[in-house]
Amino acid sequence: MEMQKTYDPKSFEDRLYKEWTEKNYFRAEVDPSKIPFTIVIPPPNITGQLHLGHALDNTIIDALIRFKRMQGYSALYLPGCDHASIATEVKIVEEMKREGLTKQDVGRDEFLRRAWAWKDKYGGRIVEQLKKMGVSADWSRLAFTMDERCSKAVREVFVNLYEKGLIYRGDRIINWCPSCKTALSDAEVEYSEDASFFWHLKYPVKDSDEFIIVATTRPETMLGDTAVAVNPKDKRYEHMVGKTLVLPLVGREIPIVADDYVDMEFGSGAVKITPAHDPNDFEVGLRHNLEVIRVMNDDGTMNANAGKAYEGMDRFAAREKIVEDLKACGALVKIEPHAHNVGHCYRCHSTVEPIVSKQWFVKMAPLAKPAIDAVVRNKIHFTPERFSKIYYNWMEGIKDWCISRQLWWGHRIPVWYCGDCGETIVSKTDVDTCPHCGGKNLKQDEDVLDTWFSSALWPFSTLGYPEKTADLDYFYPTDVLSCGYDIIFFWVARMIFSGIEHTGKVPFRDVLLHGIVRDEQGRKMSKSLGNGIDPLEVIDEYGADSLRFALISGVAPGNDSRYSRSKVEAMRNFMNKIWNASRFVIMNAEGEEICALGEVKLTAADKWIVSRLESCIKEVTLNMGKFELGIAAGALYDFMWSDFCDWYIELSKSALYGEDAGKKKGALAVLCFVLENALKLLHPFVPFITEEIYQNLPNTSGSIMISDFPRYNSKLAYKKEAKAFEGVMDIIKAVRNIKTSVNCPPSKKVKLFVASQNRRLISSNAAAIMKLAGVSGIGFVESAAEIGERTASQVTEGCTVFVPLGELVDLEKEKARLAAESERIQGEIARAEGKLHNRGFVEKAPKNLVEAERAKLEKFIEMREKIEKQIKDLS
RNA sequence: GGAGGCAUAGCUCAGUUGGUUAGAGCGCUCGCUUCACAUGCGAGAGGUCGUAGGUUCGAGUCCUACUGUCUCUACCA
Repeated sequence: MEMQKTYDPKSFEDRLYKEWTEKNYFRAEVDPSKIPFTIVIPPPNITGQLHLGHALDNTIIDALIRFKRMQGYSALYLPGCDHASIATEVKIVEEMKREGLTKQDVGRDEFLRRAWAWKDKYGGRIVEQLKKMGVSADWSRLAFTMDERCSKAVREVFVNLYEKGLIYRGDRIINWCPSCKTALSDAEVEYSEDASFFWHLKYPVKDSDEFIIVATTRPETMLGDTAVAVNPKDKRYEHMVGKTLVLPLVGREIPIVADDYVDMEFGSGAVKITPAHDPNDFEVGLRHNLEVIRVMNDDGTMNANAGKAYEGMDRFAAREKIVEDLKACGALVKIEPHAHNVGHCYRCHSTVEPIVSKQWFVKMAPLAKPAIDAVVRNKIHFTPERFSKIYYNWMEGIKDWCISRQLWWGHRIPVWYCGDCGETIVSKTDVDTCPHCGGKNLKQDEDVLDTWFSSALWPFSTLGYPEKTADLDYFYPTDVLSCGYDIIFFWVARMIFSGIEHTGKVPFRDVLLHGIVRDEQGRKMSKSLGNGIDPLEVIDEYGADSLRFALISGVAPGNDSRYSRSKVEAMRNFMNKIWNASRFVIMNAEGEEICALGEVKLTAADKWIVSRLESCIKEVTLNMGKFELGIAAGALYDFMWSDFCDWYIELSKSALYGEDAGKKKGALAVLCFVLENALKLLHPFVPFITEEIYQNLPNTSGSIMISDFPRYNSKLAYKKEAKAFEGVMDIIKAVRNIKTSVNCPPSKKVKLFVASQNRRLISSNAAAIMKLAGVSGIGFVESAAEIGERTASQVTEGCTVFVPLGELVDLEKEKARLAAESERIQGEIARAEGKLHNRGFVEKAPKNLVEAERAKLEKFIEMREKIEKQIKDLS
């Protein structure tokens, strides 16, 4: 077939994806004759479309999956989406707002109908985007956190945890978002520093002239104060403990209590205690049996407990009014500027209010312990290793997990309350009769579960848990979990303890973390900055392979990277390079018989490129195994561009266009062999272009994606031969170098003379030298004197090359060039001598290194002598 | 407050258990209509590897301190 001159991904990417799908290549079968290899997708939220972070996720995972599939594993990439409870609900509320509707207007059923419609629309879009990326996911197993299977797992887990006493319901301080009107987990709160104030307040002691000064950053909460605490060791307040204070504005009498929580050094050493609105105060309240008075409604306005003067006011308006009123009654001592970290909702960014509320919690301590152990005992390994420390840090200090959300979109909590007898029924299946009193007056808990509750089960819920399915048995535990380090706590940690608790096995063996893809200036991509990049637009312009290779190359695990257009462009150029190299091979192979490598006689150049290929196979395989995809990709880039294109293809031309039929046959065999293998090595990274070319190669059949990944073959390593051939390459480089230095155009043919011990190697590669260096003929000499013409010369490791250029050679410039070279060599000699004169080095360093150093020294000394001779000959 | 990352060429970054002459892309300079590719070819310039110590025969790589920078985490009223 005729290949286009330039790489045009649009002409084949969609077609090939369709072909792969139709042939069912992505489907992973439960096949006892194969070893399973499983990765579950970090399920994208159905809130919108994919961004570059997803593109990176999926490139890494798809590369690993394709690599393993080619290596003969039953490789499963399990795709799916996350319902993203709060994030999606926020979106739908926004959408309804544009129609002038609220949740309450439409009711729960209609709201959920809209949510499912949203899911169908955006979930479908995400799948299409993943396909554009070339992801080889098993779409027959496409999952959704709220589908029947995952929902069943959620109920199973909830009930089991409840029965084990690991889920409880209680009044605790939680993070409340007054805008989303729901509780949030600790992980869902983002802190940022806001400029604020410390308000110092004076609370008078009852029936006395004494008073206590307390400071607060949230003055409106003083309406709910039920005590003031001091440190029991604090001499200043010793006499006041047990006395009563009169709360300004409110008039409530509150006790002074002693509690270790109070830091004597900080502020006045006295703390106002508001158990309903502060987590620490809540604990103090429990210890001292204090009343819990909530002064705020769920929407952030003040409630009746706040008193008539403030009831109904927004929390921030109330704050201003209260400060004014305190000032008026003389209770405000001073206002001090204070930079304060304020919590914000991670979805809507409203200021979060710590509020006491009745919520469902998961008891974390018993779950955290085995989850820590699993990593300590290396049942799960983090790459990079350092993230295990971050994981420990979080797991060890973990608090109970608030899992109930006052939302509608999500897994409704499987708990029913009997209106007749008050019984609480926790059940895996829907309940309509009270098992205690037989009454029918049952009401299901209104709340839904934290979205991460279901994602925590993802590696096994998607495989069929709690049923004992063949999939679960075969593909679980999964092998690698790859995602950004920003969701270690939200997701990775929770999957680990959930997997261990519910399946008795770790959910995966390796955690591969990648960094954040930032913009060109190193900023995080965000909607507010408008600096987000749509992967689809990049694919449209440059092709999926270019994007994939750009995302993966030059990036180390766990490190942030920057997206830049110029990088994608560079990789598109690389794709074009691959394309054209292949075009060259295919064009030359047209109508020719392609022999297997074993059927032809290999030249030195042939052995060299085969040798380079073998080391590339070794390096790629090794680094894929270590998750060093960036290094593997780099090795391929260099091999393909520098070794194969710049050198071997050029070398092959003299054989291809020459008269010797045997040599031509040999070159064709090698070209096809090397290209085929290189394409296979590249395929996990750039699936489309490699498939398109592979199917057009004369020596292949079928699809590259189900072909065998190349294996290192020591018989083809040709180490000695390759090394020897590099001597020929050095000669070519030397001639080019000389030509450039005397401003001789590359195309102008020159005569070449060589002084060398290895004339056979040079004469057998004469054609290559003449072609690549632009040489008209090669002669052998012992010294420059024999040439009888002015020459420019260069010394290589094995020989000296002379190029007679007559008047073109500027004697002074040539001398200077040789002197500079001599100086460089002299530096090397000094370095090597220094090492070898060091007794410690000679005695302690590995023998091979010492030997290598000796050989180097010898070589450099020889080179120096030759250069000096050249300099002498010139003068 | 606690923890971690990063600091290597003008820019963006690699550098895998310490061991060739520290690499790449982009940019820059010079030269090329060489029969796959100008999305290209050839030849170059450019780095005291943040600072100061230490370990070692040997440090970009390991240790300590410092400086700068980014991030996570906690949330002291």
